Amino acid sequence: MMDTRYEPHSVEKRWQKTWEDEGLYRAGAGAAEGAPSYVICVPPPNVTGELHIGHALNGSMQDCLIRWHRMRGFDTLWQPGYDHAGISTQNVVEKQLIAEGTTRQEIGRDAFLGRTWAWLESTGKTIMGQFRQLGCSLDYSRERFTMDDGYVEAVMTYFVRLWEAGWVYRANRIVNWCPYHQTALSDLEVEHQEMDDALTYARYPFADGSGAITIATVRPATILADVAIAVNPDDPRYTEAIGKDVVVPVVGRRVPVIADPRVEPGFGSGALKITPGHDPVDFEIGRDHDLQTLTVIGPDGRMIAEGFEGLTQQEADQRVVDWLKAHNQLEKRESIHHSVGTCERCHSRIEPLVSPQWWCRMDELSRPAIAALQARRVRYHPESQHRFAIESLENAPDWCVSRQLWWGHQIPIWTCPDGHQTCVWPPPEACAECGSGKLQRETDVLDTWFSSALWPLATLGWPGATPELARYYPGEVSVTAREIIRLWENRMIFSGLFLLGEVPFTDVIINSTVLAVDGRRMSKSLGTGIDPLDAVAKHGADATRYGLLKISSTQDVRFSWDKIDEGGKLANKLWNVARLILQKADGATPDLCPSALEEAWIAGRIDETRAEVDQLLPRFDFAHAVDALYHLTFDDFCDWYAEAIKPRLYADDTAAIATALAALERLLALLHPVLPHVTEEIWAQFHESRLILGPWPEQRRSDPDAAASMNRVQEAAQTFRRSGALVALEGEEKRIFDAVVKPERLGGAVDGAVASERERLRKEIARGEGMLANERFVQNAPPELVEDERVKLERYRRELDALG
RNA sequence: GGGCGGUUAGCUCAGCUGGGAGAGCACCUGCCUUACAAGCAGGGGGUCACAGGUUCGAGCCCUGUACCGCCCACCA
Repeated sequence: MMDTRYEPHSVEKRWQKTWEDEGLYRAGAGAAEGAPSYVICVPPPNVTGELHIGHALNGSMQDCLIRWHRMRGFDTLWQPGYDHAGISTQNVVEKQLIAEGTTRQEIGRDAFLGRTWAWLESTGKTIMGQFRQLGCSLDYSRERFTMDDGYVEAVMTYFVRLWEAGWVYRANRIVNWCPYHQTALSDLEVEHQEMDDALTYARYPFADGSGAITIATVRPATILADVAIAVNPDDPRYTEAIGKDVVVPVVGRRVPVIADPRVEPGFGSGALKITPGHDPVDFEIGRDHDLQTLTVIGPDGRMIAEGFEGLTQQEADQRVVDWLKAHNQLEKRESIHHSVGTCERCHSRIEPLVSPQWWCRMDELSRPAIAALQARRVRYHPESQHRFAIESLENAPDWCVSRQLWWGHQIPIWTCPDGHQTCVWPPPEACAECGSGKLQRETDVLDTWFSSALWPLATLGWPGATPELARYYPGEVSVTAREIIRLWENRMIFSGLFLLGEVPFTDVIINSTVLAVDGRRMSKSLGTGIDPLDAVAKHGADATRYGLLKISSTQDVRFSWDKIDEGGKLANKLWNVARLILQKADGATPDLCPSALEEAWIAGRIDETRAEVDQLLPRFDFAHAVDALYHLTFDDFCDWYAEAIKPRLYADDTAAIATALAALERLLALLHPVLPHVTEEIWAQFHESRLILGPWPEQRRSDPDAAASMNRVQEAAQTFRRSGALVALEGEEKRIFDAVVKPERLGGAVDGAVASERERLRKEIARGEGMLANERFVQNAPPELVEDERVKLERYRRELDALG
């Protein structure tokens, strides 16, 4: 017996298990031989991560698309898996080591990697279980990890191909260095944070004793590595200074004053100290002016300058400022608000340091990707992100692919004692040039995103020519967050084009950033985060999915408990209307042969909504699709259709029952991609088959007469409910009106109400008359619009007459 | 400094290629009607940020202003 109130939790758990146990999540489940494929790769979450609201939104969107296609007979594959997440994972394990009083350096690389694997086995990889609790129909049997053996093969092969193309090179450049992780980072992994700092104005005396020049810096400690002073060539204040030498404070080095247009005359004193070793702009200026590069800060962020060894930069700043003060070379200090680069993982202040790294040239890789985007062989949604993606590729700097980490894919470059470098995979026996067998492998690992870029093809077995690769590549859709367009989406596109000559998918949906209820960013430290599994625990997975899809949008959205609650109500409503129908359905067979007016009408409404959903989902407009389904269920199916057939159901009218079952079937099918559990549960009450496999309702012929008649009944109902006045109806229309409105219960006309209804109609009539009296409107507006106004005017006049 | 987006009911938002201002929640009124009180019916509530312009007609198109977000950027 079905309970009065729908209780989602046990139902949802049961169906999640059943679907998976019966193999219905598997790629190709339910699809006929030769069916077209439909593939989405889940953005691989970090192995160390927990499901957050962004995953839940993005998973709900993907599952909605996958289920919709599976029901329509597509050979669907929703590929699950994890990213090894170099820095994050290494971070977690390093913290454990520190807590145990040791370090990764102490235990060594092999032991460290062993620890990391062991930890992942016991604690990592939790998110796929959490996706299951949302009812996400990923093919969990195909779970992949970016460090699996087969995946390593793909990563190594990709690197070797790039090397063979001649695009990989080694260069000693200034990079973003994280002193905590002690590795280089790409620009994209640096987060800029606004902060207040002290701006120190220091006087550098001219070597010839003719006065001094003042510079401004926020990092006095780097004065020790100064190699020049630069001024803008057009700055009249400094025309005479150009070419002279100044003496660097503290260290006493003589350095030149040079002219460079990159100096802003308006900032500080208009003179810039040049420190190529510790500032990216200075590095470029130094390179262009042939200046030497001095280094005074070590990889741990502490000073290595003579006499300053081991000091923190703050301590060194203070020492330098004290020196300036003592020598009367400190002009002033003022406060400055500016932005500072920080590591996106640990938020340490980024140290620009010169270090040798491996780079990948981007021009040749980007070009086909830009062409594909311009030709719209891949489309980003919304459109504004499409333009952004193209611009990002056009402006992409060379990719710093090396990281000084241990957890990751070790770069496949081998060096022999004579310094010959070989880049091959699998590992070589001997040096290709000199035959030496003593090869040393590069110790750096690859940027995590290097392996993520291969996700759509490595998960299908590339570089092997597997049947899966042939069948499922290229895929269709990628759903992801805005901030990884450049880190991930663009890189999958150019990598797919480079390796297989085809884009990995045709549409990239950028999902909203979900903000907290109050509009702030969700964050653990602010305590504004909402755990999606909390929502599941409180309202059920169906309700949570509905709520997330309902708030989804092309712009940032606020989380809303109300919308999740709305989803819960929808599930409950569906449950109850099913109870109404099913209590009379014992043994009956669904049969959609509408004979009565309300039956023809609801069949038409269901079909219209199906058409609407079929139009909205390809546009990835989940919010409107969900809205249409809500109104179909509440307003049309429950409030009108179910009420209209109720007397016939209780009279055991077999035709009414058979048709009601058929209508319910279609309603359940339409709702399934959004509310998979409750719909499958109800479906199972009168089917042996599984709704997850469809069918999706087919198109029917519409019945415009039924729609017009029902419209008339609904207008009569509104008039009666507002005013108590009865509009004359007969036959089917009268029967439905009586069944739904129950006029005998509500009594007769109410004086005041009739008057106000008359007033409303008079206003409408006046408006219509006014418009039609405007000759320019009648002349210029589209004829059908003018005609509509005439028809409406007549109707309002008729209704006013009916009120007497 | 550049780029993108936003400003519509008390709240959160929707409003298509211009053609009667909408939904959900909240609020008020009446209903425990044998599917559902997590329900049903009805109602109140808006200078569509501001100022101009185009048009028979503007929430929507154009110009400008204000405020709020987000992303990018080498102002030391």
